[in-house]
Amino acid sequence: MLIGELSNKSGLSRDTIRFYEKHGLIAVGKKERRFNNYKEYSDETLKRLNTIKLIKSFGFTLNETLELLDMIDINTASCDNLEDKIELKVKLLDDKIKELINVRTLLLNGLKSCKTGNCNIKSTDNNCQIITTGKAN
Amino acid sequence: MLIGELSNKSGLSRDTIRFYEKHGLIAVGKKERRFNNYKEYSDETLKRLNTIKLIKSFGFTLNETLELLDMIDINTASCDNLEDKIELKVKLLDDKIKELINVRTLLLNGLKSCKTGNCNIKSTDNNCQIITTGKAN
DNA sequence: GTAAACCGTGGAGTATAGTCCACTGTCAAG
DNA sequence: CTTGACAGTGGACTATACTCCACGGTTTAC
Repeated sequence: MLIGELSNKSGLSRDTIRFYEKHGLIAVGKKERRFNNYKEYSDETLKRLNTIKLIKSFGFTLNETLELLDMIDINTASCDNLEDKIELKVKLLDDKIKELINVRTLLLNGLKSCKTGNCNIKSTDNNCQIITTGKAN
Repeated sequence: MLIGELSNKSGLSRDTIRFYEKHGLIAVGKKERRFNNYKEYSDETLKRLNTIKLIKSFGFTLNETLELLDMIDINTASCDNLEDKIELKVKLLDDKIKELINVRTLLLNGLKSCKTGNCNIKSTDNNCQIITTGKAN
């Protein structure tokens, strides 16, 4: 199939597909060209694009996705070999989640101080003291 | 003080300070130059850098930080005016946190399927079927 | 008097993941 | 035979937040 069809079937834009090609996530050999130089994509490529979408949905970056694809290609993407990568990813997610929850708490505490009058009470201007001084009064 | 001292006191690199200057987060008037064209930074600027660090630590982007600084400058960064911005930020954080937890669950479920043998049982190769087909067998 | 350490400016590069554009070639319909 | 919808390539641009570099001038120490 040509890139337009592949784009429709995969749900990825032509530009994205070409971007993935440029970065080695998918490949089109020189033999898979029509006489007019149009690229002929196989069902395998469509499958590969779906795999890429799946891996990306797990929060892996394109580089990590490329690594995983390489493992699949050389038939070493076994559960055992994936385990470490997955666990590392989960750890990173845990850290990120903790950090976001922390920031969320800080924001809400600041807002609460504002509302309960701990902010601005002794201020000569209108600005929230928490923002301008870093401290609730 | 010169930029080196400001850098030491603020904990921000010279490049970062200059970057902030370039983007209007801090300003040095033409009068605050020494005869040799070196910039003379005030304690106000140091305070401002600390404010920037504080706002950034709340998860605001530099653009948002710039907005908040502008509000402080025109004396309208009151608690009431900040409330909407803070609540919006908290909502965005909530969404992000939910998404990350969801991805985390997906990853761990995938791994679990692998380990309990739902993956690869009927496979003719070594690759994890969850990754290659998007489904646990 | 010269070398190190500092200051200034402008611009390029980093990572991420595309998106868009210009320019050109090809194919099918009317 | 020309118009529109495709196809190809290379390169620029987006956002974010710096970081680094080149090149030049200044100040300080020995």
